[in-house]
Amino acid sequence: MLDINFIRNNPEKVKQAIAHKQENAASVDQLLELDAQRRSLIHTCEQLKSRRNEKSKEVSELKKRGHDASGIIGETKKIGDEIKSFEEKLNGLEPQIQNLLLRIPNIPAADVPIGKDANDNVVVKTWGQRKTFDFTPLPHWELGHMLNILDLERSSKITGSGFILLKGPGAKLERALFCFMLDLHTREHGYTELFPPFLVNRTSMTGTGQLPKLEEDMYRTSPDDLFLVPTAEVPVTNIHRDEILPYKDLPVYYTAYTPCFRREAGSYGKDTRGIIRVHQFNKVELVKLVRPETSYDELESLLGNAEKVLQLLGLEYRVVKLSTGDMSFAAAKCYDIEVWAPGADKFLEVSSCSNFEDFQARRMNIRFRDEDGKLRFVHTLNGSGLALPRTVIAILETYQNKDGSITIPDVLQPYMGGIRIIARQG
RNA sequence: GGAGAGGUGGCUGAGCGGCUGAAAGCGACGGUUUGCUAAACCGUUGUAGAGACAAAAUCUCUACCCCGGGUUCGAAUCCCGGCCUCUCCGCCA
Repeated sequence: MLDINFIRNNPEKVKQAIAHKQENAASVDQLLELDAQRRSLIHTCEQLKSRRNEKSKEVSELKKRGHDASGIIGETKKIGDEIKSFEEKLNGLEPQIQNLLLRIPNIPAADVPIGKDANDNVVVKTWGQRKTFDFTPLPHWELGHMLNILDLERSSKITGSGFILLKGPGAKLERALFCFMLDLHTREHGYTELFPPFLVNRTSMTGTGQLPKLEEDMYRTSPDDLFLVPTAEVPVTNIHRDEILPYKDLPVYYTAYTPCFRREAGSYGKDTRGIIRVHQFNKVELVKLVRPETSYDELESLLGNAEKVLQLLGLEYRVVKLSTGDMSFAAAKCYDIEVWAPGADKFLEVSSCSNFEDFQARRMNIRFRDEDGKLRFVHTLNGSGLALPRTVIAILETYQNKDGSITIPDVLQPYMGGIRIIARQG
């Protein structure tokens, strides 16, 4: 959420941001019009209330001295009725304004490339060497099926398409990966490990910006109106909602493993093969709450923390700076990390590292007291570190051998209980 | 799921229709004293919104004692609904 004051003073900047982000956002003009109405109503209301307070005091004085106050009481009652009618108008207006405000996207940072969509993203880094094979590398869905570690037929039976059943060493690989990632981020990168709830309420979903815009894409439970988390970002960032953090506590670094649930409404028919796009997947998330002055440096180090996972796994990847058109609603700046999948023959997004500046913090009312004792909003950041299925894809496809077996990368071996190679069973 | 108790400022905790933005204590900050530390003493110590000012400083007003409604000239205080916390009982991984 942007500061209404900022919108008032910079309507053109906001409109430009909406255009650059290709957002179907709320109308700035309509918002400002309602905002003006609101302020004028508040003004009248407060003047009336001031009058009422004075009169009430008079009543009190009169009564104390044993005089009759019925005249003033009648008068004051009338003021009260007036106030009520203005307040009703105000109460009608405020949710409308709030709703519009929640539908205005964040402003892209100055160094974000302006563009229409993913085609205008800029590759800022590549890492690792393209693996060469003396045979044709297979896609992960064939490897998984052959090795009997990925059973998509049965998971469809259990739930439906887009859900995964991992078996034996496949399941162990999944567990090894998120354990490895959590250990890396807590031991080497200074993050505090958390294990948050997997269901969150509507307020939390609104705080991080999934609602109201993306309700279609979320799994919602009835009758409790709770949502399955689409990312650990939601429960973790909301930990400090409505809190004032001491200056000395910043920056705060959290990491958490959670499953993530996404309906992927609107992307039917995309990435249908294998486990590139699924409704439930595991992810280790990195979240930071920081001082505003440091947030762009913190974004770079967060990105580095996520990259480290791929470097240690020895997987080729590239870092892409997203253009305005491809960036999410709440982000001011965002890097994607894409890992190379030789079997699928393409780069797959495994992490999205974003700085939201104070956009989420304002929604969630997360503040800190700076050195001068003034209250300010923190800046929030997050990034995957990393999303698991696509990392698994890259591992299977990169480390496949001619006979279809998979060599486990060195850093994962301690987590694999002695398994060095996943080979065909029986 | 059943029964009860309760939610007040950074914290503890009083108030239970007007004199209360809220006692007292603790903490924090500033000062005096002190060779330093401690102690003692004095002072300060909420947030948000609207308006005034070109703007900052500042000033005025309004609101906020979990949230939302109601009663009343007037609500932290009374009534109703919700949320949350705690205790006891039942059930259960």
